[in-house]
Amino acid sequence: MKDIASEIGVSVALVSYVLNGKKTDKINEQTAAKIKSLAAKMNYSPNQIAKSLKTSRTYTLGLIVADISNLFYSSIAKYIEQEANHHGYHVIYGSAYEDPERFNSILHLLLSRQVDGLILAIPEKAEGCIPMLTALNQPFVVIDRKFSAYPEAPAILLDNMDASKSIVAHLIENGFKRLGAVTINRNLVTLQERKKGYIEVGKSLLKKKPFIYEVEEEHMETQMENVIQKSLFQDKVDSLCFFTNKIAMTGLSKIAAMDMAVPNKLGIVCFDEADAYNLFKTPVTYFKQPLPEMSKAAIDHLLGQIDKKDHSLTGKLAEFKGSLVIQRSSRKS
Amino acid sequence: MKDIASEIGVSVALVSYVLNGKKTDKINEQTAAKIKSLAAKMNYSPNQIAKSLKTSRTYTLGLIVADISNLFYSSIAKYIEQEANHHGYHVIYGSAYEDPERFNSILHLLLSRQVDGLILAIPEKAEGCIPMLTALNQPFVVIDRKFSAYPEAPAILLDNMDASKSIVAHLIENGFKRLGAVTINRNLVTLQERKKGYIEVGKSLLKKKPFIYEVEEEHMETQMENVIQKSLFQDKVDSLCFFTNKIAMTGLSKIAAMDMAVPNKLGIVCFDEADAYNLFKTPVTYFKQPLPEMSKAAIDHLLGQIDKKDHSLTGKLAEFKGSLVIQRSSRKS
DNA sequence: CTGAAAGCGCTTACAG
DNA sequence: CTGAAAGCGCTTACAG
Repeated sequence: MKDIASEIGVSVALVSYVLNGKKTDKINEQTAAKIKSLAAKMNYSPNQIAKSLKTSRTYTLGLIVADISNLFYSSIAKYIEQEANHHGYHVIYGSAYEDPERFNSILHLLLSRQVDGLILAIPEKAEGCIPMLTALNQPFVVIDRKFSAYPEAPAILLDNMDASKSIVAHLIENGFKRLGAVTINRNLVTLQERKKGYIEVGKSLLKKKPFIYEVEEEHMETQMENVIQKSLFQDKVDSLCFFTNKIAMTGLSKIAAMDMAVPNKLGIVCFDEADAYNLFKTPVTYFKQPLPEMSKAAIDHLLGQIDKKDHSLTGKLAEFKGSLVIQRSSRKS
Repeated sequence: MKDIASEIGVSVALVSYVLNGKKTDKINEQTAAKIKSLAAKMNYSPNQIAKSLKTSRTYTLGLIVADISNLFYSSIAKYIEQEANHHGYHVIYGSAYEDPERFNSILHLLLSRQVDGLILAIPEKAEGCIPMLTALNQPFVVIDRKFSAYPEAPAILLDNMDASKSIVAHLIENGFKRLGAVTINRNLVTLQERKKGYIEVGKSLLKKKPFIYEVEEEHMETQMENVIQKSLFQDKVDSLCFFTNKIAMTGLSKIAAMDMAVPNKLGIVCFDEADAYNLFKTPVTYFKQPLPEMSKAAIDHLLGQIDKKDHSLTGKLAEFKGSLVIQRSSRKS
């Protein structure tokens, strides 16, 4: 900028005005044109660091997911990025792998990079960041999680109870009577509600509590093997629901390996969309979260906070209804 | 920082020294202790924006992939992020979707954010960035691509010829005689070499040119249908290789839907690892790229450039050997 | 052992 | 219509 100014013989300030389109009505057109063309010729691009220091706006959003190589989060990341770009923002990602320490370290990094807003999938035991961010007056929105200790925190997530209910209803309609579901060893409210919904509707419609199996994320491969054996041959379930995409991938690969008749011997439903579900011998029914709408809502909410510094917006907890995509794995015929 | 300084009654400079651990030998220990504890109490975290402006180091790397929701790239992103973190760097991502304009826009964004280094999967027609970055003296490394016009650009990629060759050799060993492969309509050198290797070895070992099919990325679903029909019933191939993960997902879902005997009627091999391959009725053989090693090499190379401003490092084109993970889809018995 | 001062590359209220 | 000047929050060579 200094180079441009001295080359043309004007002040740095004037260059700044021209390049930012300010006060255009009061600037000599020819001077402006000269400045613009020189800037283009020099391939000038403003130093955002300096700009941000002055304006304290970085037009960058921070996103912390559980695991970027997990399809659910990489899809969300994609939609969030698109939506953010659309509003002139960019996104920095990080993966916390459900580890509170790792989460906090990324959070501090993003904060020190002065992101304008934060989108967070907060792991268990890291929810302390909620009052902290509120105290700092830092715009943020939680995705895919909620914490009963902080009902006022803005959160965007699936109506998980509703999701489970519609899955169970669908299975029962299709003649399944002994329901099983597989979840993981995390106390996330999201998972608890999927479980609660499953049990509730199962009980009320079948007079029988569904079997719920829990595997540890760290030993999913081996434990899944046992769960499937137990559910099929001991509990004699006639259907299995996998509560996350990752659980589903592990479970389905085991079932694929044992040549089980799906859906006749075993009905299957999964959470979240994945191309992989169509590689399974019978295409798999899944519950689809409306990721584009959820991403849009997250960004809108965040930009609302940023622009208006309007904290009346916080406290809005948005639960989205998803939809069941019915394929052959859960349709007896 | 100002607050800390005035609270304790020292200069801002001193606070800076203490907090950055500079000149520790010459600073009064008690003063230092006071500063540190107050900083901790105030939850002070330095403004990286200001720091970067002064030091012109952001400790941030920029990564542009083709599509972050594509498993291959999200895995690479994960490893790159891990490796970068390990060296005290962080990573900003962007997806260009093979669109040169989108690529350039993200590139400029990252540049204006003053990233210290760049890791780029450059789309076709965007390779002009190579001389531009070189002229700017901007550290960068290309991944998963190379451009014959710029042989001197540092690039990390698979030895694609070698990969194809070992796939073909494996298929022939297992009794397959009429080979087919599916690729997409991109002129990427990477894909061309996979093709070249396939044809070359096919010809030399079988005295017969393999069938190569091309689908357009935008119409993959419908065209794949035709390709598979044609290959099976007209060209009568006895094996099919899918040249990328995305092509594989589409192709496998079609094959899954038509109840084809794999591997007896049709052998299958894919490029790149995916959990999904284990959902297929017979687990799918795939060629695995050594992503952790490649990511490490990319970061090491980049940090080398950044630290030493050592341009003798450029011009190193590293081709990595992958390995074939043999499963039942390509093993007749 | 500590501080005053310049400067990183911008923006913007103010004065002319 | 244009410029001089202050300042964003840091760092660091220099002087004391």
